[in-house]
Order: sequence, then structure tokens, then C-alpha cells
Amino acid sequence: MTEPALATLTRLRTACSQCNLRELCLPVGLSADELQTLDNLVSTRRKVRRGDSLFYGGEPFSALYAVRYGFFKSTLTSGDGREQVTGFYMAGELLGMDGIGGDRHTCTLTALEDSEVCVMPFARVEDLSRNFEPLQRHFHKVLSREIVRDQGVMMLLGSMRAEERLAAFLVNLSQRLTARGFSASEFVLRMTRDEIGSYLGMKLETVSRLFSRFQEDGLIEVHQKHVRILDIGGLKRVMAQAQSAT
Amino acid sequence: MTEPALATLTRLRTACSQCNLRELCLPVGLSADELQTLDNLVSTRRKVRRGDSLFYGGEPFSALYAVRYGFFKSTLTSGDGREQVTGFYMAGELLGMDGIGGDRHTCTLTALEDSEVCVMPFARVEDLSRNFEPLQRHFHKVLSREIVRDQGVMMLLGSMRAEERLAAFLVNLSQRLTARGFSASEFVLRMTRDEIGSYLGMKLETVSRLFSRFQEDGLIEVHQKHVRILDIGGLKRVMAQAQSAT
DNA sequence: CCGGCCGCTTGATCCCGGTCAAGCGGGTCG
DNA sequence: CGACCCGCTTGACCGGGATCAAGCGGCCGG
Repeated sequence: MTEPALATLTRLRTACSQCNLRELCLPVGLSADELQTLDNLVSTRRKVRRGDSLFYGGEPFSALYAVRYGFFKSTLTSGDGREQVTGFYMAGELLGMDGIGGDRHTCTLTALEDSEVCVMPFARVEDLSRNFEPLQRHFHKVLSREIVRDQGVMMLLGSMRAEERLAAFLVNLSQRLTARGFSASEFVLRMTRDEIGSYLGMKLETVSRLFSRFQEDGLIEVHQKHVRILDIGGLKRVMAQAQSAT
Repeated sequence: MTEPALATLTRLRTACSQCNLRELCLPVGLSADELQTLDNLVSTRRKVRRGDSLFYGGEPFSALYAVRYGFFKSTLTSGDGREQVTGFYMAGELLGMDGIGGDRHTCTLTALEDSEVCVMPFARVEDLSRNFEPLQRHFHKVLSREIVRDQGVMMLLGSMRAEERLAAFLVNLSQRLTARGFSASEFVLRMTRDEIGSYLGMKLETVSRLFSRFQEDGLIEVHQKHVRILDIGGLKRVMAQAQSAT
């Protein structure tokens, strides 16, 4: 009530309780008054231009980030310089959890379009978690889901053929966009063929060829980065059809 | 002081402060008196016979498990029945973190030799974490390291050739065994060629052929499940040598 | 508004690792 | 202790996806 107008404004601007992503993000499942507790979880927001990185592998870890809008890829660079895309992140998803274990980030997070994140100092996350059980529980769930997501990718890479992997990728993308209120069937890919290929363990030429094949088969329509899904059921069938490769 | 002798006995038997794995397991880095706080973290111990499962994918989640001795594999089964090995676990490592996010386990944990685990009811883990900051911090680190480990496997599967993957697997195994006081250069594989192949995204015949090739090249000696590493530096070179496949 | 560059597509060829097949040997259970 | 089964090895062949190559076209910056 008596705090300076500017401070109020700042807090409002970064308050989870005012954020329209609260149904997707860390505070999911909290009631309106529980949400107030989280209102100083976020210290600031940070804009990241397309092509810039939020943090780099090897940098000291200090905070988690929630995507407010935009699109990110995470990449891992091996000793000999090979780069592997390990994930794509969109609004409401949490970044930086890889850094908790070793006090430095292991991967690099790069914006694929102009983006903004909420900065949550990790000490603050842990403090609030200790004093506020619903946040603790939810934070643990988010960490665990990241593990499960990664295991899903391991299954994809370890036991699926190229066409199954790409189909799974498209289905997954469609589902996540739907959850964010975008069209399930028509979207613009933010990443290049090369990045998709790295993520899915295949070469960019293979990605391109498969897109063309899916188009011939009437499953999708592609023009460069524009994708329209014509037959989601067909894609799901491709995804789980063939008998193992690899 | 006044508790019945039996209770004392039980508590001692499951007390982290008495456990010789405390340097590897959840309590790592805690001082002697901090350790006391954890002495009722473990509710019971549970033996799992070779071939039996600690839990199955789909089962309700209630507890985390720490391996006391033995060896486990975790597997994921896809919709169409394909099975993928997602990890191998040995003494001091934590199992079950995949279950936190969805209140059910997503993978199945199977003992590859007679084993024993400490059962830590998850509600108790969260309770203690809220009241005991060092445990909270360490638990978060363990979760995060599992994410990092999985990302390492993604890199392996997504961007390395078969021989590099197998070399990386052997080096990793050797390192983890060393940390547990076993020989770095001589050990018995607890898993089959098929399980190694599933984990590494290749067929069992390929695993077998590569073992033979490594032997010809003087890197290792293999006889069935017995492996002796002759040239760890050579393996590391194989691991990072070739210029990308996939 | 235009030029250049980067990302995409498509074709031709090659090779790593998958598939199929056969036989061996060691550990386990009766 | 011995037989059987399962896991391992090795060979021959095949095919999916990598590699190499060339050309196109959309988009961005000037």
C-alpha cells in the first residue's frame, strides 16, 4: 500500500499472479491466494534477441528461467566440438535446470526468435520451496518431468527409424502448440532443418527428404518453415508403425 | 534412549549415518551430526532378486530408492511394445525419480543381479527437505544430475558412431566402478549384449563385433561378460575421434 | 527494391550397421 | 554332474540413411 509507485509497478509486471502463463508455468495448480506467495519469485525479466544466448555451457549457474514468449533451443557441445541439440522450449517451459547439479550450466540456451524470460534466482526458488509446500511439490514435479522428457528422447533416438522420429517430433510440437492456444495443424518452424536433424539424430538432408515424403503421402504440407498437418492420425501411425530399426 | 531394543536395531540397520555408502549416496557432503538428521529418511530396506523388478512402468509412485548393493537396469516400453534400456544403476545411485512428475513410474527397474535398496518414502524426502536445507540442496542436485546424465546419453545416441558409443560406455562404466572402489580395468558386465545394444542404440551383433574389434586393436580383453581394459587412453581416443556420423 | 547469402530441396552414390543365419560354449537347473 | 538353453560370436548380405554435389528461392540487409 505504501510502497513507491515504481516498485509496485515492477512487482506487478513480474508477478506470477498477473501472468497469463500461470496455467502452464511453475505456478500451475495453485489457487489465487497461493499465487501471491510466488509474486517475488521472479526477480526480473530479460529479453533475448533471436540468435543470442540466454546462457552458455560452462557459465556459473545462478537462476532458473521461465519462457514468457519466444522459442529456444538447448545445445550441448562435446569435447571434440560436435554440437547436439538437446531440446526446444516454448512459452511456460523452464530453462536452466541442468545447472543445479554442478553449479554451472552444462548446455547453451539460444533464442530462435526474439524472446523474453522470467529470471528466478535459484536461491529464492529453494527458499520459497522450503516454506511453501505447494511450490516445493510442483518444482520437484517439473524437475522429474524433465527427466521423463529426456528419457522419451532417448527412446526416440535409440529405437526408432528416421521417419518415426520425425513424425513423433511433429506430433509433439503440435501438442505443445495446442496447449498454448495455437493452431494444432498449422505452424511455423522456428528451427532449421539442421537443428531438427541434430535433435533427432539425422542429417538435414534426411529431414528434408522426409518432409517431402510426408507431403507426397498427404500427411502434411510443407513450404520451407511453414507446416500444415493434414493427417495427425497418419503421423501417429507412422510414429509407432514400423518394426524397430537400430 | 528408552525405545525398545528392536526399534533401535532396525533404525541402526537403516541409518544413513552408519552406511558405508554415505560418500556416494544422498547424504554426500554432510557432516557427521548433520547425518543424524537423515537417520529416519529410510523406512526399510528391500532385497530384489536377479531378474525381479523393483517397480514397473505405470505403477503408482510412492518412494525413491537408493541402491545399497547390486545392479539395475531401467527400461521404457513404447506404445507398440518396443523396449529401450534407459540406464544402468549401481551402489549409491538413486532410482525412481521419474515417478515424481506424474505420480506413477514411467520406467521399469529390474535387478541384473541380487540387489538391495533403501526405501525412502517420498513424502518423507520432501518433509525433511523443507526442514533441512543441506538435504534440499543435495536432493535438487541429484535430480539435476540425472537430467545432465540423460542429456549425455542424448548426445551419445544423437551424434556418435557405434564404436564411439561403445567406447564411451566402457569408459563411463570404468569410472563409476572406480568411484566405488572396484578395479578400473577389470570387471564383469552384469548386462547382456542385447541390453547394452538397446541402451546404446545398436543391435547385439554390432556390440559383439565391436567388442571383438576392440580386442583385436589391443584396447580391451573380452571373454563373454569378463572385460579387462588394456588401454583406457585408446578408448577415450576412439570415443572422441571420428568426425560425426548421423 | 534489389542482390546476395543462407537454408532448403533433390539426385547419385557409398558404407555403416542392421538383418538373417549358423554354430559354439558356459552357466544354470534338475 | 550332466544336459539343455540362452547368450555370444562370426559370416554373408542388404538397405537406410549419410555423404557429396548442384541448383533453387525466400528473406534480410543495404
